[in-house]
Amino acid sequence: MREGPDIARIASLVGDPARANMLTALMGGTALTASELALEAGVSLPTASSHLSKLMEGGLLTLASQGRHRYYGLAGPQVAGMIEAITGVAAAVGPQRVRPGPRDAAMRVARVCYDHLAGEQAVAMLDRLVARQVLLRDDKEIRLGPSAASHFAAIGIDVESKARRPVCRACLDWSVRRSHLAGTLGAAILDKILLEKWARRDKDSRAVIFSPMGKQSFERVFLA
Amino acid sequence: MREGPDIARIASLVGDPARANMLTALMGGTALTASELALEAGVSLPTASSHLSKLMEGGLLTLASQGRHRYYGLAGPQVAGMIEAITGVAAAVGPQRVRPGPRDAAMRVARVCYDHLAGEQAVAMLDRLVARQVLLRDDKEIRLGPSAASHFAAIGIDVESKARRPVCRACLDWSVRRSHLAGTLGAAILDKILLEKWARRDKDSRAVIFSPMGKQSFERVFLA
DNA sequence: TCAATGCTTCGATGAAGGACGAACCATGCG
DNA sequence: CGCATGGTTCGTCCTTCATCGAAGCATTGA
Repeated sequence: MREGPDIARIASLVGDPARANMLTALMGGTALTASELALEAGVSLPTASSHLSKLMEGGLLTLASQGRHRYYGLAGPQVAGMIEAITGVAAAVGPQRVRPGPRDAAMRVARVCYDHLAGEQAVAMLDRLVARQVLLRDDKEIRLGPSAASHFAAIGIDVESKARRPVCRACLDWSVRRSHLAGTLGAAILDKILLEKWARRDKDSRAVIFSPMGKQSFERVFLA
Repeated sequence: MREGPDIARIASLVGDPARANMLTALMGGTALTASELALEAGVSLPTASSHLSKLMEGGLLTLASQGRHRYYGLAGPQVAGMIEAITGVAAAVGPQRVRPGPRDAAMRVARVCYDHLAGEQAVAMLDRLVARQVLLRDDKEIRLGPSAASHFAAIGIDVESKARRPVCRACLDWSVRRSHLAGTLGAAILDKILLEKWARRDKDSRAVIFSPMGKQSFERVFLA
């Protein structure tokens, strides 16, 4: 008999299909209302409400009340990382999907993971940044290299973080099975990509779709 | 309604307390038998067997059959990473540990782990045996040192093992979070402790309670 | 070949919890 | 106000699944 952090409690929260769908939907990074989440999960409103209160009690969600709307969002990057890790295992062992539809292909290329970019593009970007020693990766940790500040300043990103949250963090990519960049820097890069309109978010999935021009710009800046 | 990797299926596997305990026990990296895992999880053998087959079907475990023993281990680093991630969230979200009662205190000091001693005393013992080079520990493995045979013979323990089971094995201690000694040698030492009446087993827990005299003898022999 | 050990399967039981309809609060709007 | 809309709570039904004893299978040792 073991004691310690109650991992079964947390895992069982994710272990219900309705709740898992809700959490997956929230991986897009935007907070959603109870009705939207009920729709995503495919359950009635009372059922969704019950699930949401359980997720709240478990500390996996945050709640922002605005008027008569209640916006639920993931409690933080740590929770997002956990979902990503579980997704990775599920994808690896899962009953191989019938056939990857077009949306899935787009998801593999690039998608939003909470507040940063994930997918092949994101993994390639991190690889390149490490190869150029802008970032340094040892074991599981990622740190800024000596040239990082100037490098990112040149493209309009400030790597100084006032927040308590780490600037760099590795996040395991479920499609590529290798790490991509999370943390405030990862978030800032995604911001820039969307701000510059190099890519847009798909309306009803986590996919991030690059325009032909935007892809070139992204590759020039991050994959050169 | 979302589609994609079935994350609920994987999470619900971890979401049962018995299975979560088993997976946590396997995080030490060493494969364990069904009986050992049943003890760790605090369930009967049939129940454990049922859980194990579910974990196998879910792809979270690997199985190595050796004679009539079946060693279960984590399926890979990706699974271990997922457990880590869940543990991290659980620790961050639920710092409310149960208050340790008197029985728990005794359990922390010394308890039975399958067939050998665990707890602070056991961890201290292994540390001392390694410091004196009676045993050699490299990485995760423990081997007999050159003086081991004579050392243990002097206190009436034969380290020659006819069984296929390893003489020494590391077992991660949940209270101290460091390894203690398992294997046939660990079992033989526990046998001696109980045989010499240095300690007795608590009637309805795994705790092992040393008598004042017994504690002195134990420390003289193993912690000197 | 027989007995012991390790583990799995079967069958029955019981408890946990997910589902939804109806009723109930809260906010916003005319 | 009164009404519509977004959410939650309550009560009840019902499925799921964890649990264990007993029996069965497989391997090893004598």
